[in-house]
Amino acid sequence: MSEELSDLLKVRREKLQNIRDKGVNPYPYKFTATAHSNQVLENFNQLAEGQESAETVAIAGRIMTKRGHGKASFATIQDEFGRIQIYAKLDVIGESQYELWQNLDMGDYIGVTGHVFRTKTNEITVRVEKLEILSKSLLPLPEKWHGLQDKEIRYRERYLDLMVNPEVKEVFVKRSKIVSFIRRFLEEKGFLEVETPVLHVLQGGAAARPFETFHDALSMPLFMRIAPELYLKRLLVGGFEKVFEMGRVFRNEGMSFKHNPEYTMIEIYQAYVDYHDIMQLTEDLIVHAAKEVLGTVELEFRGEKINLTPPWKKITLEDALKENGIDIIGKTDDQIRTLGKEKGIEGAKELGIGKIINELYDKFVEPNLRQPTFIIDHPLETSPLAKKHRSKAGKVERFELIMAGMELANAFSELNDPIDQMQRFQKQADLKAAGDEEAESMDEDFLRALEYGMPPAGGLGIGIDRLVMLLTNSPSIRDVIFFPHMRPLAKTQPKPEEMDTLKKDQNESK
RNA sequence: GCGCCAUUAGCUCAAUUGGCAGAGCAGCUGACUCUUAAUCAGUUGGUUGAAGGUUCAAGUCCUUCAUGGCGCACCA
Repeated sequence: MSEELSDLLKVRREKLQNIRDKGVNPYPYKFTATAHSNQVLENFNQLAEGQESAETVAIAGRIMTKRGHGKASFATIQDEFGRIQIYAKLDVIGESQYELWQNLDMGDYIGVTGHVFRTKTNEITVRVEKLEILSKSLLPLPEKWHGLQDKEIRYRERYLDLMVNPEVKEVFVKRSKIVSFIRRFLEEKGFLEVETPVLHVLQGGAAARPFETFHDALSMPLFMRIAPELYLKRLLVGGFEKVFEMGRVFRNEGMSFKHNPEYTMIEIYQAYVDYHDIMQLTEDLIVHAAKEVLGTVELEFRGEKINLTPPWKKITLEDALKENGIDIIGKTDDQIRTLGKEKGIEGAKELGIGKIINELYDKFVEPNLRQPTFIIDHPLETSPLAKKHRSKAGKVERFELIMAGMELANAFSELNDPIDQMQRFQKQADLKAAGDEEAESMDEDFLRALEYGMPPAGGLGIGIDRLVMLLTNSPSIRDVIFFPHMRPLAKTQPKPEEMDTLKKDQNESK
């Protein structure tokens, strides 16, 4: 394979040498452009055919197509904002520069300076009067018409995907705008963006299996965070009233179109409000984000129409179950256990009653929720950080936001009764002892913080990647993450020597 | 983790019942000073994902493995 490839590679390397032989540096240090492709197209749109701009422009970009005509040539160059045609003519640039031109390939970066004109076929074009190579490309680009289709290469070599598939860039530009909008929206409401540890000593803030790592100097295991929740609540204890953190969390679980091992979550905490207020905030934030970035609240996702027009449906988890043919209202624990078994919930005998209800919900309700819906008032047992419901026994004040069958957000009236919290942790500890890998750790320092007193508060977590999926009609989470996790290819794995060196370091520190 | 499908030239794809592994783009050579999937003429390029097996003969059938996609399971 490398034998054959070397044919294509050899030619490019020969051209590189040709350029050097002419005394030209194929990798120079800078180029000062006066405009981007889109600006040139706009600014000179009024030029008539054959007419030429009074001033010259300087633009830089990557050569994407090249059409030679002997002593003249057309090419298209691409910059961050689009493509523009350029025209190089022997008469104009002279023999030496035209020789350089002939050593250029698709993929090379160049800078060109010249007047702008409109061709006979009506295209705004930059006449090359001065040509500079800015970077020689040594690898061939994918096919110019079909582009790059292979999903594996698109994910592994995202840089290539971005080069040749313009719609990919659009998705990530939108992602950036959504993230930026969320920050602005919250800051305007007086929220403060904060940062808390990513390396955790304890597992907490959510039900998930963590990644484990090791601190050599302290000689202790650490966990990559599964949620920032417990640190953000400590900030409420410290006196901040409105905080948020947007950042990466890590969960050691399966991968799918809606799961990546590391993903971006925003958590928002506000003192003196309850989960009803947070529901309103969630709705406002997402509706405004859609309007800002898409200009509409009517989405299409995976071929399905999703309408974000408020107000969104609110329904208790029990009522939602009932709507889907599973009536647990007024039933005893034993009756629910039997129902779970009938409905094919595995281990319905041993599982806690809350867990069974959750599984029934996951299986029979969530997939059917297509339009934005707040599912509220979950069982206490599976919500160890949420405050008990003010009027419903055995429930907490919690909501999950579901769209297109996907959980997008999770929130509660935050539990601030330290004694209740301690008892909930104790129950989690029992579950952990019984083998539940997702159960939370007893966090003594967090309990001490609560004992000093945390104001009543509402808290919210939103999965940013999933929100971006919905707002950009991206069918997979991998389409909204630049470099989604992939199994490494053999040649990209760490070398054995490297691993040996790392292990040696670890042993010496012990 | 389980099931189904895919893997052929740098890229996009063909190859009939198991019977000589092909095309377009890209590349190279030549022609061409307003083309735009430029055009025209010629031309290079293959361990068919890897390893075994069946067969006179394997891209094609069988086994194992690798990577990916899509479902399911688990989760957010």
